[in-house]
Amino acid sequence: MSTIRDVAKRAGVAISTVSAALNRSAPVSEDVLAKVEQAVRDIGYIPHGAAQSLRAGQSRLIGLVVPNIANPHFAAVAREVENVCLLAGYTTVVFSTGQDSERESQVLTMMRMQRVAGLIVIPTRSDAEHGSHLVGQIHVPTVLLDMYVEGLPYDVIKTDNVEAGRIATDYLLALGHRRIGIIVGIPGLATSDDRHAGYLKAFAEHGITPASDLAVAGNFDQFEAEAAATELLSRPDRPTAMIAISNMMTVGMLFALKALRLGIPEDVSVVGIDDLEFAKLVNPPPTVVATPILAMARRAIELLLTQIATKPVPTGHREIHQPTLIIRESARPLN
Amino acid sequence: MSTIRDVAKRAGVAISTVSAALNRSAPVSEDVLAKVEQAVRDIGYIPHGAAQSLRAGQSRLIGLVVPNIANPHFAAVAREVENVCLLAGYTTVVFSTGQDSERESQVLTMMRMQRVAGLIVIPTRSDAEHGSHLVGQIHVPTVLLDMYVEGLPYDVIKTDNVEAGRIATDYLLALGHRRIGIIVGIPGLATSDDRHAGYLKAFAEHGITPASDLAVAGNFDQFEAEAAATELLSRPDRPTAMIAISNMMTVGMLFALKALRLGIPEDVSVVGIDDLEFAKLVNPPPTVVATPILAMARRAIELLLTQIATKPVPTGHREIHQPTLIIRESARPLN
DNA sequence: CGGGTCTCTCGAAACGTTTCGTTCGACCCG
DNA sequence: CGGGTCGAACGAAACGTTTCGAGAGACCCG
Repeated sequence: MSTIRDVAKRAGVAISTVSAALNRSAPVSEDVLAKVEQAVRDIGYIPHGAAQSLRAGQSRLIGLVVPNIANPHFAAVAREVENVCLLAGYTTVVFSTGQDSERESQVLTMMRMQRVAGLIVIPTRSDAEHGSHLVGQIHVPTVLLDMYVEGLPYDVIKTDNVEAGRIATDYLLALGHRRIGIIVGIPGLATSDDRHAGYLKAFAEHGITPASDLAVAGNFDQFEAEAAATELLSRPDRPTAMIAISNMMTVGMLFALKALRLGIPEDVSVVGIDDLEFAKLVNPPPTVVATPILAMARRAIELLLTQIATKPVPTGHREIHQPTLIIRESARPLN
Repeated sequence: MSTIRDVAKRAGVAISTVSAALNRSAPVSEDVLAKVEQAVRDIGYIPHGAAQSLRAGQSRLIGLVVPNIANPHFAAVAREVENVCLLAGYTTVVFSTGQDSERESQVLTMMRMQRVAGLIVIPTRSDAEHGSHLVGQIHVPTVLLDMYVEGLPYDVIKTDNVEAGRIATDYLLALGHRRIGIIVGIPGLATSDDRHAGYLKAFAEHGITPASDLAVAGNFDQFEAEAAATELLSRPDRPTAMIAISNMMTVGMLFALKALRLGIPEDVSVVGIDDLEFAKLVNPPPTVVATPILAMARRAIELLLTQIATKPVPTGHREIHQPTLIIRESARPLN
């Protein structure tokens, strides 16, 4: 592999001149520029990223930390981030935490080792303790996506999760449902708690208090959600409607209903939170509360890049996007 | 950020001793080791990846180049690769080519700049010209996934694509179908051509030659496939059965049928190639020829890591995995 | 014609590692 | 007691950049 020294030799100029020419970081005469560019082409020179990073003190790497890259929701984020990064000359490095805060630590260590220029993180937990733990680990420009962690100085891009839960629940309440089961994610996690809070808020607005045993935990996992839904739907006083607060848990819930041979929406009305990619192929197409994930991802990476460019104090900028109800065919009025 | 020099100072030893202790690359006495480890913990030292890369001549980065990370098929690959990489102390960098060979070049340049230790690539094209172009760009251990490119020295892990096409087609032929439409991907691309060849082979085995206008191109894209399928299904002599040779094109085809209000399988029988993630939720659940993508991804990364470890001559090792027919409910006997 | 300014080019230092040859001391054995 | 061996620690060089101060001409103006 050729180095800048080879380019310099071939162009007949000094190394520093080549650097100046390539980076336009100092004035260089026309013909020297031409000679350098020719030499670069001749020997196929490609700068050594690691050397640049070493010298610069930071790399042109952007780290993306998501719960699970195989989840279409997060894969979409990755695609968006990657796209913008490429345009800006950054390279994306991706890691999944598997919702495991120990693995999250491990992953962040890798990111630190790479001296990433910035980080987009969807955290695994949202309590203050975990927050301070994160702050101890992250010293680069960072944007938190989807999830608010208490007392962190980073920018946050998120959905109004309370509203998402409220909208879903209100829709079912308006249809006359009262026994509405909800599959929450991981108690203590803001995304889960907020959406659950929205559920309770909608009930409160209708002057009702739902039975607390209508909420079961699905751990943001398809199969755990399926098990939880199965249990809930097997009770003698089965709910007339169900909400699942994440895409994978919605899938699990749908499988549970299918296995129990319960008709949607004849036997049970159903609303999911987060849209499903191929929702319209599902039978029946599920009504969901969708979050503008692509727009959020784009904002996150934009914000991150400007933050990197301007080296500001952490702003703690918070941006909250509104969810929207997409009515399809999985819910109907009670009787 | 602290350096190895700080660790050395705090532990009261030489820099080289710290390095030896941390990497176990030379004998170090018990108490020095303890002192070093304590110092590392005290100041929270994390090695500078770029410096290591510079010194070592290669990074601990593995590059993954896929058509589109947002496609669940490739996202699954990414998850698998990332997982194994983390265990082995490598970091994954991901890029999508968008099936665009110019963007592929751009992406490979980024990878080269990062001096990745190895590369897993799903190429955008498979002709020899493109092959030599690739070879000019790639000088690191590489495993080609899913796609064979003519005359390349890299290891290849792929599916028996001819067989995949043949199985799908044979299944429909056995059900009595004769007018079988096929949505191919990008003509000239091996994955597409091979699967199409399997289609023709199945017909040949039955002693039939299908009309050539039964094959339409969907460019591996959901929406183009939908358009192509719509056109094909709107003809007066509409096919009685359809095959789509990739997951996204299968989705597009299903949407086309839905929009045309054609019943599956009453009006048209359907088989896809590549399994759909939530296939069982789709109505009706589609019969598909599945490829063992996870196993292939795991083999690819394993192969790559051993190749990196042993610095061998390129073996040109080729590994072909067999597809399997998963019969669900989207096809039925003709009449 | 001399001094000052401006433009372009150059050389050297520094970024944080690992490696390799050297040194130092302890220990063993003749 | 002295020479040899061995283990452990050390120092310096090198990896490929960028940056910064300095030098060298060219040019202008008084």
